[in-house]
Amino acid sequence: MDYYLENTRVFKALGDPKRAMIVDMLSCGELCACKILEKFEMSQSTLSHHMKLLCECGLVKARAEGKWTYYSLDENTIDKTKQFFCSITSDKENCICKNNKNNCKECNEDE
Amino acid sequence: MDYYLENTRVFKALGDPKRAMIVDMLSCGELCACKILEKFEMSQSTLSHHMKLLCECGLVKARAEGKWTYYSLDENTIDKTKQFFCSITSDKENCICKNNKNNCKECNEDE
DNA sequence: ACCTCATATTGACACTTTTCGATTTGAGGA
DNA sequence: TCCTCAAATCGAAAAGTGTCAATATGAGGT
Repeated sequence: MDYYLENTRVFKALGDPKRAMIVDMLSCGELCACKILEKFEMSQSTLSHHMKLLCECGLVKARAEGKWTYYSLDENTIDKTKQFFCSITSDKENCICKNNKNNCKECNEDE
Repeated sequence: MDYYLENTRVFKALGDPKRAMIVDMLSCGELCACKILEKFEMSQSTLSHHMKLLCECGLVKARAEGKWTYYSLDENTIDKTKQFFCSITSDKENCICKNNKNNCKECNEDE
């Protein structure tokens, strides 16, 4: 159950369209909060709250530099989450994620 | 934005650990509601509510047969969601989902 | 026609989430 | 030291979610 709880936190974070858009923006590289804010009609405190959620689930990393905070995706969490998604949606006895019959890189790498 | 809204509905549904467990159970094959209920400490009405959410986002299909309702995963939605997840977490200018440099089946099939 | 069983719906409650404006923190420049 | 600016935190309001007991629906068997 803890296994599910930990992984579903990422899905919960991605369950909001605005947060999914933020992740999409970050997928092309690190951005500071103010650059993200420019793209949305949302108050600064609301964005800060969304970024906190994205960081807490492990999907996003924050890096402080002077007055600014730069955000970027955490590839490790992304890989883990892809694997989790593949796992819960694939047959366990004849699992495409285990017997290598498919060629999904994400499902097969890392343990 | 509608693009994000539609796809994030699936993540929202998977954002609950119990619903993720239900999906995991269904990945090994079709099950009727009573079989799912056996595995959880949850009232019948609560399960019914969770199944409704899973169906509404397209992840699960319901099939009525006599008194029973059988649930199964919708592979189409699963594929679409994997693709969406790959898309929002990959660099768009040099995207692993577009230039086929990786071998993720899910990312490359379907348009 | 009636009863039973599986499932869905309703209504209610506590809890969580989203959002904002206001305030605080903390770094850098004048 | 003081001001400014970026970001975080606080407090509050509104909306949404998870849960249950009770009730409704609807199929099959007697």
